[in-house]
Amino acid sequence: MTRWAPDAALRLEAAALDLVAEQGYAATTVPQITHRAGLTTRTFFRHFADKRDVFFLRDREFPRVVAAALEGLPAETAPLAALQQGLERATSPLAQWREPILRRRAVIRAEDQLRERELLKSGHLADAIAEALVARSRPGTEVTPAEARLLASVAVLVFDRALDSWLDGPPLSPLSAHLADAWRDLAALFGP
Amino acid sequence: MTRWAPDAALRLEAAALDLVAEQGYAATTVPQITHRAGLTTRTFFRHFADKRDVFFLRDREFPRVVAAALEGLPAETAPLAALQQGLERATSPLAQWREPILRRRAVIRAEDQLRERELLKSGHLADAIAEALVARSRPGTEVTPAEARLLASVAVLVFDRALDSWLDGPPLSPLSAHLADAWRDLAALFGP
DNA sequence: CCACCTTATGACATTCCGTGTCATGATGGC
DNA sequence: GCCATCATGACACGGAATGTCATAAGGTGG
Repeated sequence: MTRWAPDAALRLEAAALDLVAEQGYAATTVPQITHRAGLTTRTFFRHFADKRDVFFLRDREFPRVVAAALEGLPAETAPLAALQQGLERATSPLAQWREPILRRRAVIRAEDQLRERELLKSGHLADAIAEALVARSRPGTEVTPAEARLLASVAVLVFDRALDSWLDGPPLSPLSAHLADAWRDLAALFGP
Repeated sequence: MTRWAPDAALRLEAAALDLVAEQGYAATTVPQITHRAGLTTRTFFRHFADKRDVFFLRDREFPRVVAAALEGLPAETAPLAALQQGLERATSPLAQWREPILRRRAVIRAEDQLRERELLKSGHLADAIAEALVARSRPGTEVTPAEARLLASVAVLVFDRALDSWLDGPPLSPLSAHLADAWRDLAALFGP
C-alpha cells in the first residue's frame, strides 16, 4: 500500500513516547519528535491532527472493531448481552499489548491535555457502539436511538473501568474477568 | 474584591459567544475576543487557561456545589440515594439558566475541541463526587474509593443524560423529572 | 495626606502549534 | 518508458500561549 517507509506514523509514535518519557509532555516539541523519527514537522501533521493525537494511534480502529464485533453477533442476542459479548471479543487481542498500553496510560494520566483527548476517544467509541446497536436492532430486540446511547455510555463506562483494573492488577489476569467484574459491580448498584 | 471592572471574565465570555455565533469557533481569534471586550490578548490568558476555556466559565464551581450538596446530606443516607438527592439539589438553580445553557451547548456540540473540554469537565465533576462520597463514608454506609469512583461515574452519566433530555424537551419541564427518568432508565437495564 | 503594598492590566518579545502551498522524488499502472 | 499518484520536503505565515517588565488603580498604615 504505502510506498516509502510504511511506518512513518509508528516511528513518530515511538519517538514521541521516548521523548515524553525523558522530558515530559510539555517540554517535548513536535520538531523534536520529527527530528528523532527522521521526518519533518510538516509530515507530522499529515499523520496526526495535532500534537496530542500521536499518543492515540492505536485507538483509531478500535471503534470499528467493537462495532464489527457487535454486528457479528446473532440477531436474537439481547442488547445488553450483545454488549457484554461484543466487548469481550473486541478486547481479547489487547492481552498481548498490556505493557505498551500501561506505559501509554502513564503518559496520558500525567497531562490533562491528553486526558481530555482520551475522553473524546471514549466518546467516539460510544458513538460507534450506539450506531451499531441501532443497526442490529430487530423486531423482538428493538433498540431506540435514545436507548442505544444509554447502553453505549454504560458499555464504555464498563470498558474503561475494566481496562483500568486490568492494568492495575497482576500481569496475567485476563481482561475478560475484569470486564465481568465491572458488569457485575454496576448491576449490583441497582439489583438487589 | 476586584478593583477595575470586576467582570472582565464575563465580558470575555460574552464577546466570545457572540463572535462564535457570528463566525464559528475556528474563525474566531483571541485578539478578536479581547478587542470586543476592551482588553488585551495577554489579559485573556490571565483569566482562561486557553482559548477553549472561555466557554466553560460557569462550570468552574459546579463540582464544589455538588460536593457540598453531598456532604450536606444526613450521614445515614445510602450512597446511591445521596447521589440522587445531591444531584437534584445541586442542579435546581439551573432552571433559570436554561436558555444560555442551550446556546452554549450548541457551540460546544459543533466543535470537537470544545466537546473534549466538556468531557474533561465532566471528569473533574466525577472526581469531586468520588471524593465527596469517600469523605461522607460512615460505618454502616461504607464506601471504598473504588466504589466511589464507580458511583461517581454513574452519577455523571445520569447527570449528562438528564441535562441533555432537559435541554431537548419542552422549556418548562423540570430538570428534576429528567434526572428521575435517567435514574429509572439506567436501573431498568439491570433490574427486572 | 503620603509612602507602600497589592493586584489587574498593558506592552513587548518569543516560542511553538498548525496550515496552505508548491516542489520533488519514489512508486505503480498502462 | 510515460504519466498519474502519493508521501514527503521546503518555505511561509497567522494564531496560540507564555515570560517579563512596566503601569495604573486601589487599599492600608502611618
